[in-house]
Amino acid sequence: MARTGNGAPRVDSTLSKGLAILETLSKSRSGIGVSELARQLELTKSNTFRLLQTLTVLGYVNQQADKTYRASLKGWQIGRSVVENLNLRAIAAEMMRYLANETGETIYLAVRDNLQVVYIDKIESSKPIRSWNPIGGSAPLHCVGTGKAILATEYAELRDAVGDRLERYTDRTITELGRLDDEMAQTKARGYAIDTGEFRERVYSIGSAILLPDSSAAGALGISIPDVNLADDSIDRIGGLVAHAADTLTSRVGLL
Amino acid sequence: MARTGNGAPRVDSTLSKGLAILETLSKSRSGIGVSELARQLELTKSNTFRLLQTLTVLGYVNQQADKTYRASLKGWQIGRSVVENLNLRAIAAEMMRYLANETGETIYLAVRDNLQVVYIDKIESSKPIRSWNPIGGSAPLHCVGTGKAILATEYAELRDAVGDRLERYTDRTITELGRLDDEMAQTKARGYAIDTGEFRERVYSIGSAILLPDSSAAGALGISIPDVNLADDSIDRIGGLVAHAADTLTSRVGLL
DNA sequence: TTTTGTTGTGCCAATATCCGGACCGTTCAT
DNA sequence: ATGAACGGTCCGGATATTGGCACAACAAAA
Repeated sequence: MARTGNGAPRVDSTLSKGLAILETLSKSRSGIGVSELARQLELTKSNTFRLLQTLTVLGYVNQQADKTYRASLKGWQIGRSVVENLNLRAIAAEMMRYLANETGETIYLAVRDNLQVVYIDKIESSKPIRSWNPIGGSAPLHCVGTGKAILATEYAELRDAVGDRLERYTDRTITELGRLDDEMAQTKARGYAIDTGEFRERVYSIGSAILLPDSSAAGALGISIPDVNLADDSIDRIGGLVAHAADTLTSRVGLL
Repeated sequence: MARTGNGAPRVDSTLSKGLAILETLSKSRSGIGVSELARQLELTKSNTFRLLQTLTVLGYVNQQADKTYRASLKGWQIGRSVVENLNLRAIAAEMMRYLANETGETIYLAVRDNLQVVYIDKIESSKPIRSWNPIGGSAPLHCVGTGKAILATEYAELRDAVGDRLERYTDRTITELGRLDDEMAQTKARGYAIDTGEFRERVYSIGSAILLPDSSAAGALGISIPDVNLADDSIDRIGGLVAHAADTLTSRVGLL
């Protein structure tokens, strides 16, 4: 059938600018003043000022004593209710604990957001070398364990979208669609995905998807391991553990 | 209609509506369709549709297979960085100074990191005996004042995790889960936590949690006192001071 | 089948809305 | 003093945003 996409999607500039401001403010530790903000976002001062006014009235932004602006906790509350409505975290907590005890490595819980994974929970490694990847951080689907696991389960829908943009991060990153096809097939068969340092140099990761009843991916469990901690046969063993944990969660999600 | 004259703050309606949509979506567990959304917010269907389009392009909203819309995790990521950049140190500085003046003892500001507290700021005691515990240092949750205060407010989530590993540091350390349960209940009721030398021999500490609007702990204020400095009734008095200071900070964080 | 509701989505003229540049009052260095 | 940078204000005019309308797809009733 003919796609409906004839014209470029229309974007409200006001809304777009307003959100850009909010985003910028949220990333700044101290407040930012009107002029500074206008410069950073390449907007006029008046425009910026009016948008800030609006955001202030709506409670998303507060003005401090020194006249600079800061993001308020309202944005945070909104974000919080987003994840609350996917209570994956609560469901996965026990299994993550289990994996952490069993392996001592860093455990991640990730969900897909467009063509990325976003980490919504983690348990730090107990071993001296830790891989730093904060909650709220994100990574490309085609590189990391959790991402590849999710990608594999939804490859039919995502292949085309992801195929254009196989960005390289290390010399092991898969950047050819053909190779990705193979890899996804193997991943599906194996039940878990392996990343051999394809996003961060010398950091391996393994992931397995948590499925919803319609077999789409709700998210993925993952484990991240510095290559120095890896014995030869570790991957099989750990992969099995991760896959088992994810399967358990899948069935648990099923009875919601 | 609304007056737009004398110094009344000007509010961009587009931005306002867009954020309202985002807010509404974030609160819904399943997705919401265009018409439904338009009805709830008393907007035109076309207007709603266009705003949804922009939100989608900007990545704040995703459209699902059944055509309904859901808030994406982008909003959550923003909120996340708000709290991360929430400069507790700056906010707490004044109160810490106050406690230091009032008591002359060492004052700590701590946040939770997994099953530990990490000290992110302190004011040294003015008295000759000082307890050395550097900024950046850490202590187990179940032993020290700040840790126990935080643990008490998030006990439901943390009990199991901490229960396995009640490591002993002194002969007063709580190592039985049952006793910890009681202690946490008391702590909650009292409003502040007491450590009677459970981490370092002969070093008492008192802590009280600073809360975010959802009642999770952003961190804790604490005070550390060598037992030789302690009069009989000191704990009550100091506990009250610390709890009051922490409460003040809680409300101050609330209006961010 | 036809009818009668829903949906989500595209289009367009009209105008309310938002934009930008000039402008003001302060606060700093110089 | 002087000038530059700041936050904040104002206002006329361009245009981006709006709301009504149309339409396809679908579902349920007739």
